[in-house]
Amino acid sequence: MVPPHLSARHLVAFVELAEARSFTRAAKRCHLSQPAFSALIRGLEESLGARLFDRDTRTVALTTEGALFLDSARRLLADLQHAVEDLQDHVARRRGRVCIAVLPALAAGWLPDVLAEFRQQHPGVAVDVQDVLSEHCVAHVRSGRADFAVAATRSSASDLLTERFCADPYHLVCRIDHPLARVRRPTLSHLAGHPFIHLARHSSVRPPLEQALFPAQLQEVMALEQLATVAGMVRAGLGVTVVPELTLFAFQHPELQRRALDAPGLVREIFVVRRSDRSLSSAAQGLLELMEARRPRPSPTSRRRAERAGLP
Amino acid sequence: MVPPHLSARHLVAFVELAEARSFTRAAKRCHLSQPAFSALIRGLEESLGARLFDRDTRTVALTTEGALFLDSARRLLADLQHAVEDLQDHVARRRGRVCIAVLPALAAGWLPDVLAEFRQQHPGVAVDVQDVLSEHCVAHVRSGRADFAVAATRSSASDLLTERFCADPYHLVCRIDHPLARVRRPTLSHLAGHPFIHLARHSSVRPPLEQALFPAQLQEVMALEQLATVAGMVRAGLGVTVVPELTLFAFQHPELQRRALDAPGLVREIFVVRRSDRSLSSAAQGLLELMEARRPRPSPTSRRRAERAGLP
DNA sequence: CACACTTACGATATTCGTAAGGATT
DNA sequence: AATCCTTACGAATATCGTAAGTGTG
Repeated sequence: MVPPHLSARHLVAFVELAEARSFTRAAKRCHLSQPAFSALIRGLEESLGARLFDRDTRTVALTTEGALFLDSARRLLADLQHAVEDLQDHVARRRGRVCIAVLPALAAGWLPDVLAEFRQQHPGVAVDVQDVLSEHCVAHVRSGRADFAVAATRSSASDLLTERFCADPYHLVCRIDHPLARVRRPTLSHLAGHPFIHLARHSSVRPPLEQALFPAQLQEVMALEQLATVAGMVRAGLGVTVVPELTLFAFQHPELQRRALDAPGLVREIFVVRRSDRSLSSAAQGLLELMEARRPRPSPTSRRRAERAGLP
Repeated sequence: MVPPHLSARHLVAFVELAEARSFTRAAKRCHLSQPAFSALIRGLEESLGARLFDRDTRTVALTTEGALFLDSARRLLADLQHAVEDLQDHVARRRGRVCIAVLPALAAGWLPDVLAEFRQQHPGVAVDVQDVLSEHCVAHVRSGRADFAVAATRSSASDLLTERFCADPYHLVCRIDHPLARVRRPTLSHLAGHPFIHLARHSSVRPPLEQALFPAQLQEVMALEQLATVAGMVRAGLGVTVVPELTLFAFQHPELQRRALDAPGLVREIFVVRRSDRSLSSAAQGLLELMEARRPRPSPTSRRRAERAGLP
């Protein structure tokens, strides 16, 4: 149906010849010898089944049908160029869209600087962020609404690829005038008997805590959805709490004391989750690489304690 | 700028592979061996500078950028196909437009049957007819408003090509009860002394008459623009007239007598006029060929007299 | 005879199909 | 083991540039 042999070169040569009205000049503009150019045009005419030019030995002029095709050829070339440039813009990350799903704590505390850097590098790439709880992050990836997720859920499903991203060690938070505020190196056993403020059960903060705190007799005062609310309750003296380091941005308050917990087993792990059946777009790949380069590092104290625990 | 090597085949192969999601199946649909097809896709990816497919040994899937380009490729192929078909439709005379300029007499008497036949052969080709006087016919061709003209003017200008089309011998027309109606073989000298009705001076009927009638003492009654008016005047007995054979359709009336004039030098010649710097469109070429095949032939009487005059 | 397009022809590149290789289910 | 894509390689095909041919002003 469509002449398979027809190439962009044919169209370019045709337009050049129509404009130059001379095989010699058009051949030069196409960086071809004149006979090669002549053969090119002949090949085009044959594959189209139409004479496009009247060539006298002295003049070259479009036929009526050639003039008709000239418009088409110009339009086709412009469309082709547009399509190719659009594709290359996406590959080069000059344009595009990345959709990611990120835990609210990371989205608020760590992500903004990373995204600022990414947007500076690739101002044409739009970024959609779904700042939702871990399970929802994974659901977004699975349904295709997100290119990848940074979440605390490790999915064992075969349609998803899970890769460890970073560790998020826990910290104690209490009022600065609370008795625990003066403990230099608090452990889980220090928490016994103190009123404790939890995050909601479906938060990814809970599972590691649940496992580690089982032995300690906690006096649970309440469970809340939002970190800011927990911070407010602790500041009001209603209790203490234990939260992962990456949420500490919500507890930056002069009346609050934050200390790394000396509890080697108590770590929330953060994963990157993506679909196993499709590769990342160039822009998504770029964002993921930047995220990995800017991967959050645990505080020096937490790191030292983790190392010490790992040695023996 | 645009990858010159990119051909329609690449786009077809790309779309086929995107749909088949299998190199083997897509290769078959393109009538290629699977390795050749593989190389084709690789070449496309290289010339675009973008990976279009993720190929596992087990699955083939579009990359994000490939999915983007799929829309473009489909659109480009459809546009290309449309452009090529449009061109071929014009070449095959399934579509198009022919603009011709034809002397009013021929346009009314001879042309209709020719055009009816042409329209039956090529119902998709529109025909514009300018039925105007000879000089206007030529002007239309020169300005490009007509593809060619059938007129009585021979142009010597180098931008026009003039080719003899047919001869148009003159006939005497008078009332059936007029004395000349009984003359079997009227000549110019028979006209002397009879009131004569002329066509207007700018009509192409006049110049040959002017030359031939100089010796005869004509009693000119009036000069008119339209053949039908001349016919009316003759029928009313105001005079006789002499007109070319191709205008006789206007004198078909039971009260009018028509006789071929025995005046060998008195002939209006009809020409086909076209531009020398551009070729005819396929449709125009077709119409011209049909016209030449249906070229008007002088009546047997006129022909016999012309032959007899040509022998000695 | 000078200019411009076409044809001829040998050299170089591309593209093809067959056959072998490698990876995954 | 079967399937599917890639690599290897010799053969067929296309394309290129130089040089000669042809027709026109």
